Amino acid sequence: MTIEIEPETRTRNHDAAARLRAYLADSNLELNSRLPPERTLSRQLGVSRSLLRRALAELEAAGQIWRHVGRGTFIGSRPLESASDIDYVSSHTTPRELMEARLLIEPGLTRLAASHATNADIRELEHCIRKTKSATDWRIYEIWDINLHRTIAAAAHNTCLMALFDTLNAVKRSVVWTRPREVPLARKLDHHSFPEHDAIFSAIIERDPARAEAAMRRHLGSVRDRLMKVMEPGA
Amino acid sequence: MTIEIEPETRTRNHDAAARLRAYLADSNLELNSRLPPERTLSRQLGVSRSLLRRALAELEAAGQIWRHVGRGTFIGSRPLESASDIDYVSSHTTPRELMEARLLIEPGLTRLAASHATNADIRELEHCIRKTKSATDWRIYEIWDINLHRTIAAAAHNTCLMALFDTLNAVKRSVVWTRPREVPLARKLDHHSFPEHDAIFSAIIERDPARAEAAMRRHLGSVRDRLMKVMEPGA
DNA sequence: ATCTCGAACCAATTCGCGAATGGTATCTGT
DNA sequence: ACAGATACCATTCGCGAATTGGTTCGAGAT
Repeated sequence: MTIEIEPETRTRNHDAAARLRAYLADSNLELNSRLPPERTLSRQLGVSRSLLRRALAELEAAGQIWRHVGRGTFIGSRPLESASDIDYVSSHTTPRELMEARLLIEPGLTRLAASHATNADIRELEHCIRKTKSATDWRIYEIWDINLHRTIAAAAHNTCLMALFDTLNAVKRSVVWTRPREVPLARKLDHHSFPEHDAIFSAIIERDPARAEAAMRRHLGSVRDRLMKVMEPGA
Repeated sequence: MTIEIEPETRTRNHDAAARLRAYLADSNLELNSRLPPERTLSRQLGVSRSLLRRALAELEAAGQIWRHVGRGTFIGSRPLESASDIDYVSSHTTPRELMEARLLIEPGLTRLAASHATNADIRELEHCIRKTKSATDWRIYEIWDINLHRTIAAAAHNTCLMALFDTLNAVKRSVVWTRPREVPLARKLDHHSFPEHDAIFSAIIERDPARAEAAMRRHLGSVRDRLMKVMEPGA
């Protein structure tokens, strides 16, 4: 009875949430845009800050908005900050997963490289390949092998993909290479890779994207197979 | 002849470089430490700023120091900054490049999802798809569309790839969507995507990696085409 | 008793402005 | 022609004030 004739107090919190939703619907705000500060908004909507905050909390729980002290309240879901935390990712990534990721990224990257590589890129590639072949130390070889793969990625001329590749490389550097038993630390030079690198290189200079992609996929496949043979001799 | 009797003017620049090197040798500065501002240093060494700058330029070319406007001059080699700094990458990535990256990553991710998805993953996917279809506001639609793509990525069950996908998403959120003219801010719902999403979903639940990959590639291709039509109406 | 409102306060963040800094142009004198 | 001095520019840094979400407390209403 009395509940009907007192809309002010009855469902104030529902009312606040409703008004807030109405406001959000009216002002068609883009994703990630900031909405007015709580004090302002509470005045605009004629709702006390307490109730407004309760309504905002609901929306936040529903994942529609996110809030940060000193910054404001924003539309959408909270930007992830631990995603590109290399340490976390590395500690949760197995060599098996890493190779899976490389096999997903690098062949496509090589395809783009074959399309977009400049003459300067190609000179750089040739230099890296020459260095891998003249390396006498395994460590030197690895440095130039990494350089080669990175140069291929750079030749794709896509800033965004380059960033992804660098992230991948960072993970690769710090992944724990758990090995079942003692794997020789002084590994021997990887002669298998020479013809594979050559195949990739020639496909790039001949501007043959499909062949470049296939060559890289074959190369990474054999790298993975050799790696798996060392890591999991049984499997 | 005269050149011999005027040491002040003859090799002033050599002298400046020499004094600078002597200064650096004396004050044993750590790597990455900042040395005094040019104006101060020129007074300390009794060398004009012009010549000091020439000497500094030599050292910079030799990779001994690096300089940055407003920051100072530092010992060592310039720290690389293009590595996975979201802000930097976003400001150097065009929507065109972003779609190229998505087309490279997501189809392969979808292939893996079809192989590795659990029943829980599939329930989550179904939920996302239902939400996109029931969305009345494009903002809500966009949120669930992003959720859908992210759930597909998660279903691949590869921590490393998930990190890459999240990085890609972070770039996507903050890329500048420069549009040639007024693009409708209140975008309309993207009905084209419904059958495409369905095709991806059904390929995943039927554990058909190849078809899942193809469906995602087709989906992203059409998204890119629609985007390009808006961004570059001429091209 | 319970809830709401307003006010005050807290800690994190942003903003604004002046100073500092490397880079560049210009004029002067030799 | 070239060094020196000066002024100016664009970027960055430092610091204090203002802003903003989060929290507490007490008065007042129901």
